[in-house]
Amino acid sequence: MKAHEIVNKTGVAKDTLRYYEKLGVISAPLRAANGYRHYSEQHIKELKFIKFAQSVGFPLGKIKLAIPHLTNPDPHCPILQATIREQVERIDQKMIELDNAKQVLLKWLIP
Amino acid sequence: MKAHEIVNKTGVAKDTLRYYEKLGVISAPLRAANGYRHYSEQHIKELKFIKFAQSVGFPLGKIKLAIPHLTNPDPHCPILQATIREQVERIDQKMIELDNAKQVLLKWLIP
DNA sequence: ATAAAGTATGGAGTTAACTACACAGTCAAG
DNA sequence: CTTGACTGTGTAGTTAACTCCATACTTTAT
Repeated sequence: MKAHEIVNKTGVAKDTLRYYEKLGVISAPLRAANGYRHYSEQHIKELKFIKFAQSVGFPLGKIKLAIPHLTNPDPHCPILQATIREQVERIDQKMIELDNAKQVLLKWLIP
Repeated sequence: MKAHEIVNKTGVAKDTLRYYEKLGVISAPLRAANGYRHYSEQHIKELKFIKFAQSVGFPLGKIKLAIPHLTNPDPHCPILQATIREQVERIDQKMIELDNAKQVLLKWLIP
């Protein structure tokens, strides 16, 4: 699968793919004789996982560490569970902060 | 009031003051003959306002626009009210996103 | 055969809000 | 009077996650 195909299939931009590759977030694609990248279904899985993980607030650094476990994901993996718990806590904390800010703003709002 | 005094009184770092001044977020302080900045009580008010506004999620760009109205704040000012309303909406939207993310994460969490 | 489209590369630019650095002039204390 | 603290300037680095650019090579279409 060449660059434009995986771009179409995943909606991830060409430059972003290169950026992920450079960071080591996705595995480096094989190269054809002319140097062109060839992406596999595995890359689609990885990119979908990245999008999901980003949507729940994980930074690429964390995602990079998680991707190697994708091939054989174990829901009971303690590291995975701890990571999820951490992220839920971060979300809870952020929601508290946002709610505090909202309450302050509402006091200034004339109904 | 010289730099170190306003730093002590507000907790805003020297470099940050210069940064705000460059951005035009705070008014430029008067200068002594030797070039040293002299801050006024007005600057303390501005910096306190900046801290408050940042704590409720406003970016410096928005804060910059609001500061000129600080001298004579009118709670009924329609622009102020609209700005607050916008910010409350942004907060609500962000909270919905965070809650969605949290629900997804909780499904993966083993109790 | 030639032009257009696709791909590759290294590197720089973007955004926000600082933070740090190198170097120079000024001021206060011993 | 000299040492150290304070202040000034311009410039560059930081973080995250891209995004864009110039240039060059390859492939595809006419």
